[in-house]
Amino acid sequence: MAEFMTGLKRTNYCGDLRLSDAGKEVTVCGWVQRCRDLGQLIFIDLRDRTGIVQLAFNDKTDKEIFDKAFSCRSEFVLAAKGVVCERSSKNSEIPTGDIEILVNDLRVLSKAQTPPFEIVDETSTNEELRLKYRYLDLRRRPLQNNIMLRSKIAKTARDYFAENGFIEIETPMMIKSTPEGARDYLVPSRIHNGKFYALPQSPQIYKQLLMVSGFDRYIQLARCFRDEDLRADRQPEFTQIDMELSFVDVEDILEVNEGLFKRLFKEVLGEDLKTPFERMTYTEAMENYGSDKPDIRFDMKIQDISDLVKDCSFGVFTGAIENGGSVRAIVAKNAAEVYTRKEIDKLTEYVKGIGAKGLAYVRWVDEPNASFKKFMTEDELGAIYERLGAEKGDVIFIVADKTSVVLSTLGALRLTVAKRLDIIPDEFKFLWIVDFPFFEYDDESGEWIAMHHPFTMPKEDCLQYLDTDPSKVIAKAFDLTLNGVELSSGSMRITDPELQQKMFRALKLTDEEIEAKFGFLVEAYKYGAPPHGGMGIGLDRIAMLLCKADSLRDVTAFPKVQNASELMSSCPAPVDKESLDVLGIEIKETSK
RNA sequence: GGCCCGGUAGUUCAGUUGGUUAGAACGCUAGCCUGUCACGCUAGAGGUCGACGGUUCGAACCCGUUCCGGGUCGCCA
Repeated sequence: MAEFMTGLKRTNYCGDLRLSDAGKEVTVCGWVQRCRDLGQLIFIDLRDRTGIVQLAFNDKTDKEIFDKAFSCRSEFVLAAKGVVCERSSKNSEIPTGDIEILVNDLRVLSKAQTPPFEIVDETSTNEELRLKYRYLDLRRRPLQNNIMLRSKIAKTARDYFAENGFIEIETPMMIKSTPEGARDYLVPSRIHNGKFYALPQSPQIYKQLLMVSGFDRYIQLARCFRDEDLRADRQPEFTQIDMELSFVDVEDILEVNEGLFKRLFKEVLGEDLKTPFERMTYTEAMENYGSDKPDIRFDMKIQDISDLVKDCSFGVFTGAIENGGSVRAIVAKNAAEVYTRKEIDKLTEYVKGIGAKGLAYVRWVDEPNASFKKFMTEDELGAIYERLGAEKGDVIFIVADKTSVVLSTLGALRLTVAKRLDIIPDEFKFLWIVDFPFFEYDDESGEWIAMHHPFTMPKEDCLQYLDTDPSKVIAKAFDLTLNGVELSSGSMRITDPELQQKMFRALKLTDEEIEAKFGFLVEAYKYGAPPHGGMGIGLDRIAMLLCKADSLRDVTAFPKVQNASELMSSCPAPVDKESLDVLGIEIKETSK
């Protein structure tokens, strides 16, 4: 039978006790980390979320309490009252190592089965098992620290925005499905048979309406949902620090958010963050880094060598150029030893897997050895090395193809190579990506489609191109990236109903579609709307980066795995026929 | 949906060319031990080799299918 806390009340957390507490009578509560039974002497390490304190039981301990201590096992839950004493032999490894508690009252509040894995800081237990017993994994200090750090980020963000005049407003979780972009999670309605709510992918439309209502500055820590495939940095449900401001332009939004990150770094990490952040246009980012979220902690920029090879006899290069593509390269400094022929072959396989047709290279050990040297003159080769600034010890990687493929391939290769060479410094590099194009060309349909949601404001001086040359239209849209991770996305919104109509037409939406999807929003903007814009910042991703974690799972209390299920509760799960009948839903078996 | 990686005691792993009773460490159980702190010493228990099928005299090992987990591409306005 478990015992009760009757007559005891916790006075201190385990990890807080120090030598200055010596002589005090305290009561601590927690889980048994480890027992050390030396015969006539027993030590128990008691753990709570603040740390560990040693309980001591010796010949002066009451026999009954000593026997109780003897029966304790790992993960039992105890309450212990006793006197804080200076240790005869101290442990410099832990903050409470100078003291121990000589116990005079002990309650076993709960016994515990042997856990399926040991609750220790450093574990090699595979994640699948830990996720199945997530409540045990969450006892481990690294995860507890991550979750507490995340809480501090959320609290700091709330404080910061409140102090800057923002109003926290909750928007609905059950909303109308607008099947644009990501897939919605649908919620069937019992009252309206055959109709569905959707869970929000973001509070986008509602926060814009709040601006129309005059709330002026809005903030919400908003739960968002997307029914898409997962990644290490992508969960189907996530939290956004969502904000919107009125009577502002792009600069004001960037500034207020730089202030947020400055504050976060100060309060959460105790670091001074330099603002303003660097900025780069979308075009620069793509040209130099092959990515709209470049990691600028290291250089290795992509360089165009099309003009140097356009007349060579290597068909792969000239063919790409003739088809309107290009030939571009990155130089991996001092990589010739790491990238042996065999390693380069592996990279070739890798780039084929992401869309490139192949990988040309120059491996410069003693002499530059180009995979394509028989197609080129010495002069042509020399010009390439000079342009790229390549030297002995370097490896050059070259891709020739459609320019979009060249850039995305070299962008991915740049990251892979840098990680392999271990040349990425351990620091935080924020970067604003600005001047996104409004449209992107879709190869499949052969049409220009919106790169952002259809309420994004184009730059004033590009409005003339809306009907004539979509490729020239720049959006008032911006992303914030940190170390190659997209942290947030934002834009100014269209408030002019006429312009909005024009945008919808440019996107080839019919009047019926507009009315069905966004009718209420279009209507709202007819009643007087302030200029406004805002952004949503991925709270989970910030937490991941500040914790230096590799996956969102490490900063989410109860995460989903790659197939979007949750291993602990086995969700999603089937429901019984009655529940479906009430909703008028019948399950159609899909073939696998 | 494509590609790559993984699955052997509770846990982390080893397991030779397919060959007798599948091993180690940690954990667990019991005993001894008065200053440990990853305590130490002694003994013990513990296995559907992810699942199914095939090849073989014989399969943890070879082949096929499948399930589960991870990474990634597609996807994520």
